[in-house]
Amino acid sequence: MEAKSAKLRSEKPRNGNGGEGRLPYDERRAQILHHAAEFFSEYGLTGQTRSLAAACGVSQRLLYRFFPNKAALVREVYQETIIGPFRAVWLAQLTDRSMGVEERLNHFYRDYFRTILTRKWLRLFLYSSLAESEMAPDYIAAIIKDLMETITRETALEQGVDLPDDPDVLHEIGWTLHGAVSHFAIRRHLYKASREVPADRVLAVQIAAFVHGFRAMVETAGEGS
Amino acid sequence: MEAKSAKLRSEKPRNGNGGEGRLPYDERRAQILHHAAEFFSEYGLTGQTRSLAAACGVSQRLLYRFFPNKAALVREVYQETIIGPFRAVWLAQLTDRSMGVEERLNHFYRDYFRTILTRKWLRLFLYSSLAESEMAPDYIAAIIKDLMETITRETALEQGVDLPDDPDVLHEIGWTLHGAVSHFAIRRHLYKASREVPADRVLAVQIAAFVHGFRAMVETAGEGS
DNA sequence: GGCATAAGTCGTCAATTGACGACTTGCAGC
DNA sequence: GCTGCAAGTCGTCAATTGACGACTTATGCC
Repeated sequence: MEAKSAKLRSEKPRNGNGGEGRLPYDERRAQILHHAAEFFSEYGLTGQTRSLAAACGVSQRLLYRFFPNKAALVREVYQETIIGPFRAVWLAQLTDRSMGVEERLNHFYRDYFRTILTRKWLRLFLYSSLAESEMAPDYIAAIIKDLMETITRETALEQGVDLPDDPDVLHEIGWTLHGAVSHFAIRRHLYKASREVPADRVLAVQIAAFVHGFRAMVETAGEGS
Repeated sequence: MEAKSAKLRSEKPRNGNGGEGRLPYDERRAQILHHAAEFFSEYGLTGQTRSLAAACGVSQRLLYRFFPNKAALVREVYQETIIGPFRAVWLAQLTDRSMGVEERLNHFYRDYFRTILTRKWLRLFLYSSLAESEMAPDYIAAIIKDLMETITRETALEQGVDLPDDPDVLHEIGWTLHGAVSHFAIRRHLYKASREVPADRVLAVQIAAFVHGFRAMVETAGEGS
């Protein structure tokens, strides 16, 4: 029965998938990873391999040529999409004392907001945090801790404020700003709210509260000791 | 073959379920809703009805005596667990001018943090936000808007600061504090971080930044107009 | 004590879903 | 032009999962 095969062929002008022909191993693998990041970010880590394959314009079976199982695929997406961008977090500009702290913070958070706190990153991060997959939070946690410490110390230095000894309190002071910014991103990308005021302006306001409320924060933090 | 039935009976001292006998309709329904809130909060809205039934100590079939399908059950859990507590949000104390704004904010956010921003509430809220089920965000959004406006106006009044006309900017100013607090709750309950410093102290620090950075925030917000 | 009725369970169905063996097809090198 | 191998698909399997018809059992009431 070649007829059926021939007929099928005639319906697909060139090949079975979306629009590009066969790809070498590495390219196809990269393309799948790219689509998978988008896909799992939107539909969650429980998204089905068949839908993902369809989104890639590829048969479901093909996924298993590149990844031993779904969990491995998800793990790699996480590494590439969540951990990957974090490597690029740049602390140097935060200690560049030729600028004032407020200006430095504005530069940094505009960058951070646009690079890291994207819809894709946030949704994927939240999905995996909720699933407690605990894929690699330590690496990110360590970087953020550094970040909180740098921001707090630089601000204290500029303002001649004595910081408390407890490093945890110090981190929480930094988190006041970082949390406000992160939640702003969650509002925008998850709840689809807080979209009227331009992002840069919102960030500037949040940074102003941090910088100009800094001394009061440190004093308040010291009261309970 | 009564024998088999009799033998089975002897293995379960009293009845087929966990430990309580048969319950009247309303009680059983309430009990299922209670377990379901816990269950979906932990395992997500895709959690399986069989596991839920097991957690309730009840057969899976019984769930369908109370709810036409899983979606309806989830919807009711959401109403009860997410929307329900929000009705109780108390704005009166925020306008009680016999106290200073900073003290009022401390009272309010201690309450809010403990009542609303629980692990159960947050996880459920995030799961449903991610799923875009859009179950009833408008109601909550409206209350929060009120809240942001009240907080901002009360602070401005106390400090004799002129607020900008744009109501969206006004809300964003309030969100600086509310976002910092919300993200603190997410860190605690979701990421299991930020647990070293007592919650009340962290809240006090965040409120201090808001109150003492308020004038600078408003000035920064007004610059771009 | 027996019976009506609500409370509760059993077993099963169809659809979904991750996984994979067996097959087909395009293309590079001769 | 043909052949060998990598790229890609088909069809299927077993487990899972929402849903539900048919049945069983406890309990209050006479």
